[in-house]
Amino acid sequence: MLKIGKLTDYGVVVLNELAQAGALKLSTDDIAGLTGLALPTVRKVMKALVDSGLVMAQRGARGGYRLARAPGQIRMLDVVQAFEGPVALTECAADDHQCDITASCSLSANWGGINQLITQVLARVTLQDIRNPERQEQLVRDALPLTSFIELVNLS
Amino acid sequence: MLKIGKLTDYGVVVLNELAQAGALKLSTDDIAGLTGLALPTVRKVMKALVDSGLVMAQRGARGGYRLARAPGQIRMLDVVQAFEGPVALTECAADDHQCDITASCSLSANWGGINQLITQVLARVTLQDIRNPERQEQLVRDALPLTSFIELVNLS
DNA sequence: ATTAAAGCATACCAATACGGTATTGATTAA
DNA sequence: TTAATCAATACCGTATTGGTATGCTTTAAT
Ligand code: SF4
Ligand code: SF4
Repeated sequence: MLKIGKLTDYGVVVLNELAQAGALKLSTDDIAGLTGLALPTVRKVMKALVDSGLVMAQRGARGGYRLARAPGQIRMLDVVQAFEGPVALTECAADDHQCDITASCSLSANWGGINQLITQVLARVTLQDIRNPERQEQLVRDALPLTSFIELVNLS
Repeated sequence: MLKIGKLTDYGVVVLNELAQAGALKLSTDDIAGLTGLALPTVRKVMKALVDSGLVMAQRGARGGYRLARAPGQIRMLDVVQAFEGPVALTECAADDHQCDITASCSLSANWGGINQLITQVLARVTLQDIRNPERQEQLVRDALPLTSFIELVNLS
C-alpha cells in the first residue's frame, strides 16, 4: 500500500482548515477542535509546518497560526517534503544513501524518470486544488493526454 | 522520504534480469548471483512475483523462472501492487480502512485525484521503459504538457 | 524407481520508523 | 504581572519491514 505518512495527511487537513480561516489566526486548540485531532498531535504537525515555512506562527497571548502564502501557492510537494523529506522512491535516489547492491545494480540510474514524474505530479497539485472536489476529476482528465502519449512511445 | 519498499525495488531489479535472460530460465541461485542479493531475499521476492502472476515458475530439476509477459506489458503499477498492495496514499483511500477522524474529516473524499494521478503514472511506465535510460528523459519531457495544462487551470 | 535439483511454505527475529504522549520552557499581548 | 499561547525535547509502545533459517514438495534426468 504505497502511502504517505499519517502526519503528512494530517498536515494537509490542518492546512485546509487554515485556508478556511483565511486571515483569522487559529490556535492549537482551535485546530484540534476543528479537525478532531489530539492536541499533542497537532503540536507535532504544526512544528513541521512552521519549520518548512508553510505557515507563520505568532506566539504569546492572542497568537496562533496562519498560512504563509495563498492556498494556490502551496504545493502538495511542499507538504510532503515538510514531513517526509525529499521524494526518493529508491534508496539510491536519495543523496548519499545507497543500498547493499548499489555497486552492482544496473538500474540505479534508471529510476530517475519515475521519480521526476511523481515529483511533477505532486508539484502541480496545490492546496487549492485539493480543497476543491470538482477539480479532482478535472486533474485526472487533464492527465489523459500524458498517458496516451506514453502509450504511443511504448509501441515503438 | 516518500519511497517504495526495498523489496519492491528488488523486484524490479530481478525483473530486469529476467528480461535480459529472455527465454532462458533463471534459477534462484542465478538470480542471486546476477543481482548480488542474498538467497533468502531472492526467495521472498520471487514468491511475490509469482503470486502476482508476473513471472512463471517451473519447479523440479532444470526449473527456474521466466517472465510471464513481454517487458512492455509489465507495468510498474503491477510490481508495486504485487509487493505493497493497492495504491492508497491516505488511510481512507484504502478499502474499509479509515483513520481516527474520517468521520469529521472534510477532505476524506478529496484525495482521489492525486491518487489516480499517481496510479496513472505508475500504470504507464513499463519494465521496458525503466530498462532503457534514454527513455527516462523522454518520459519526463512528455509530462510537460500535463504540468502546463494544470498551471492554466490554477489561474482561474 | 532413484536421486538430485530446483521451487514452496512457514516461521522467526531484529531493527527501524512511526504515531502518539507528556513535560517543561520561552514569548508576548493585555 | 499574568495568562495565553507557541516551542522544544524527550520518551515510549507498536507496527512494519527487511532479513534469515528451516524443512517440505515437486519434477526432470538417469
Ligand atoms: S542500487 Fe538498485 S537495488 Fe539499490 S536502491 Fe538503487 S535501484 Fe534499488
Ligand atoms: S479521513 Fe481525512 S485525515 Fe483521515 S485518512 Fe482520510 S484524508 Fe486523511
